[in-house]
Amino acid sequence: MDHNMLAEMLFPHIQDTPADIEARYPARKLAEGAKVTRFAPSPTGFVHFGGLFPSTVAERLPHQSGGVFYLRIEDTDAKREVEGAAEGLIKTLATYGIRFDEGAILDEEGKISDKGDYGPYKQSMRGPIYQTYAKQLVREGKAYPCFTTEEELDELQQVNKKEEIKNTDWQVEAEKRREEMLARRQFTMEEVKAHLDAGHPFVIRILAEGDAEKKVKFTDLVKGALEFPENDEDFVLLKSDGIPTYHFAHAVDDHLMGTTHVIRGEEWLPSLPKHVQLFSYLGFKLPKYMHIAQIMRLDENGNKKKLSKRDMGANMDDYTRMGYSPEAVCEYVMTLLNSNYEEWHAKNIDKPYTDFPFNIKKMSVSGCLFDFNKLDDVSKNILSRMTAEQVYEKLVAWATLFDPDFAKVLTADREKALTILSIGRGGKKPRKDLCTWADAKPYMGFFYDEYFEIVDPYADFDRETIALVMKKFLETYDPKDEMSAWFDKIKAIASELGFAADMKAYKQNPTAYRGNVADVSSFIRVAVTGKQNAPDLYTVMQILGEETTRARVTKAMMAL
RNA sequence: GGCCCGGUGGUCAAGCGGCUAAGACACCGCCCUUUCACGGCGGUAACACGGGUUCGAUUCCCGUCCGGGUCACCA
Repeated sequence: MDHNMLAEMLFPHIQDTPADIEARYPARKLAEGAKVTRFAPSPTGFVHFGGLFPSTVAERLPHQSGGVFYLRIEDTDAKREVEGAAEGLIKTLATYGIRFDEGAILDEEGKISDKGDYGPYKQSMRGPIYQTYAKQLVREGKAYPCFTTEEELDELQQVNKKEEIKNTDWQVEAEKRREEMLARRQFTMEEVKAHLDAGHPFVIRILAEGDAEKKVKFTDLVKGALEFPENDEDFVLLKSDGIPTYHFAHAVDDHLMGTTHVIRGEEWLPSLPKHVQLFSYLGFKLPKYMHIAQIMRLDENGNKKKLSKRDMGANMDDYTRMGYSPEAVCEYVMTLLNSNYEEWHAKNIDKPYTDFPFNIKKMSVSGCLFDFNKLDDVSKNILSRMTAEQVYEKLVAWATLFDPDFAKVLTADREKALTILSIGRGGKKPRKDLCTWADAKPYMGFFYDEYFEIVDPYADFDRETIALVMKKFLETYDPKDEMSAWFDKIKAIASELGFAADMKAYKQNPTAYRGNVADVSSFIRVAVTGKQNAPDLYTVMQILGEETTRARVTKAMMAL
């Protein structure tokens, strides 16, 4: 077999040699220790939580080491490509602080264009490059054409049809298929020529010389020492449309683009032997690998499952819609990524998470469950530490998109909104009322007549007493009172009507009273805020002003 | 089924041969308190199982079990 001639027959249009290409992709000039990573999505949908996870790592590492973080679009499967998906991915990533130095990024007009010297960064644009290397492998007898059609393959592969897995004798089937495929390595020039002349499509397969009985040793930066059987599968390098499979594109691109660390989900672990073999065939230096544990969710049987699209909480845009601020999501991701993040954060409370020295060694080896409780806690803390202005701006931005009416109310009187949002804010122990922006309206809506309504019932007392409390309140209420004077008046009303003004006294002998001052307060609170629970009533009244306060109490009293 | 990865409380997790097995979230209780929120204090709750190795295993080795992933001209 003349491999040179075979290569020419298969790739007559490729005249470059690998050396020509190498010359166009010189090694990057970076400082010692600088890491080069990439995020390489296929444009088939939105970013989901499982994708944000590794991409956060991929962003941190180079940006912490003076390296380069680039975006490569793996659009090698035209069938699955979704219009506009790539643009969407980039935008979503950007809101979560994932920004690229290089690659297929958005220009001013919001269109994808290349930035950097190692492009093109869309794999569909790199056909000739892959073909050059494929041709070289054919020339060296390390790859060969395969004319077996997809239909024929389907028949051989019945084993892999998911539903039949349990009923099929895998061992036998797999062996049969393997022999069948191995037989197709044998061909003559004449046969190839006949196929080519007839215009039959072909794929290029690697000629795998691995021995599954032997093991390849390997060290993953997060998983540690690993051992796999050598690859003995003639996997496809180039599809019949001349576009590479993931495996081949990974080897060629990460080599040419100078990736130092390949960061990807652990579902790639099983194909590692293929990649090791490929890099070796191609004479490329193997990059360092980091296989990141997957985020899991609980299925209906209580078992963990890989979090995938469609799952609740998968689509990052859902978090935006739910009103989670990106900072909260990022911080939550950090707590999952590095177990010592929280400890660091406690000591560096005002520093952004980007100041945290991310450490590969601290990464978890096993997959974790997505925990909304934890996210909520992180989120509350972040929101509670923001200034009223920050909260206002972000809240308005969110409401403008998802609750325009509320946005109008908020912007109609900025000062009022700021005053409300300032309640219990600042200082060492701020209130934590807000977890998402969507919590704002239920929390503060009652301050606005547009949203005010009595939603909680009055305590279980006779209506006359409640009305009497309100009447007396109206008689004594003076907005100029200091807080203590104001509350003394409430206490006085309580005593007058047989309620305990002093909680300690009440607790010692509850039967001696009709109730206590807390009950009395709650009558007024419900009248003024519509709710049993609200921030400090005195403060609320100060914000509402005398007129509104009196109007609400009067109305409530009349309604009883 | 083969191959691979993993297995400390409900969740995230410290631990890296000797500890009463941290901490955070959640949950429960108490305190503070006119409600809520905040805060303080306390509590329930874990090394999957069985063999080794060792003076001593959560930690090292093997097996079992359980969970996950993967076995395409998808990535």
